[in-house]
Amino acid sequence: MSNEQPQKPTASELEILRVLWERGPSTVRDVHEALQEKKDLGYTTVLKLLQIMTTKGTVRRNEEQRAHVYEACQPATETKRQLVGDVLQRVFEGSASELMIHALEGRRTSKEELHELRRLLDEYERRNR
Amino acid sequence: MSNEQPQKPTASELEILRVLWERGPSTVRDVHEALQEKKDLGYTTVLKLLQIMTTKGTVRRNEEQRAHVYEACQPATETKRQLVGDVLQRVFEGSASELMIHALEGRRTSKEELHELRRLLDEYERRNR
DNA sequence: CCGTGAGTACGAAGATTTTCGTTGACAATA
DNA sequence: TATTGTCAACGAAAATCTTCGTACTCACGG
Repeated sequence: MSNEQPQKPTASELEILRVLWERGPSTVRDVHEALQEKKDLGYTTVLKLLQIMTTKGTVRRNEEQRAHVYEACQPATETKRQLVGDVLQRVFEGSASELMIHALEGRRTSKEELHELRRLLDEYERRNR
Repeated sequence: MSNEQPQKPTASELEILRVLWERGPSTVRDVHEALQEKKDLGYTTVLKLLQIMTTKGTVRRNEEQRAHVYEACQPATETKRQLVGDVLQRVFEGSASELMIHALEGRRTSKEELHELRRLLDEYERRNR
C-alpha cells in the first residue's frame, strides 16, 4: 500500500483526526476517552479506525511504547483545506462567493464574525497583491 | 419509508441533482446524456440512482409519461446550504471565518471574486441589521 | 400480429464504511 | 507463579454506496 499525502478522511475518521489535532500524539485510549464526550464508540472500534487510517497513511504511529502513539500525518490546516476544497468543487463549481452565500444563509452570524470575515478578505488581498 | 426534507445526498446523487437543478425536470435519458460529459455511467446506473433517490425523497417523479420525469424535491439553494452547513459543523465547529480561511487558501481568487465576497458581506449585514 | 427499441423494475455483486467480539501477548502485582 | 488488566491484531458482520446485467413491458411500424 502506498501512502502519499492525499486521502480524504471519512466522517468517522475526521472525528478521530480532530481529537489528534487537538491533543497531539495520543494513544488509542486517549482518543477513545476524548471521543466519549461526543460519540459512544467501543474501544476496539477506535483502535480499528486508527489501524485503518494507518494503512491509508492518514495517521502514523510510534510503536516504541506498548500503547502505540498515533498522530496525524497532515497538519489540520492541510486536511481542512482539502475538505473544503472538495465541497467547493463538487457543490459550488469552485465559486468561493457561492460557498459563502450558502454558508451565511440559514444561520445568524455575529457582528464579530462578520468583522473577522472582512479582516480576512483584507489580509488575503494584501498578501496577494 | 418516510420522506421528510433532510437527506444529505451522496457524491453520485449530488452529480445527478446538479443536472436536475440545471435542466429542470428531466427523464433518465436526459440526465444520463447530460452526465456523459463528466462521468461515464451506464444508463441503468443512472436509473437506479434516481430510483433510490426517489425512495429517499430526494427527488420525485411524474409517471404520466412512459419515460418518467424526475425533479429535485428541494431547491438547489436549500441542499447546498445543508451541504455547506454540514462541513461547517463537522470540520470548522460552525466558524464561518475558519471555513473562509481554508477556502481561500491554496487557490488564487480573482479580484472580481474578492469584490463579490465583500459585496456579499455588505448585503448580509444590511439585511440583518 | 410480431419484432424492435425505449423504458422501468429487480436483483445482485463488489467496494467501502462502521462497528465490534474474540483472541493472544505482555506486564505488573498479589 | 497465578491472576488480572491493558493492548494490539484479526476477522467478520451489517450498513451503505456504486455499478450493472437481465428480464419484463409497452407502444409502434410493418
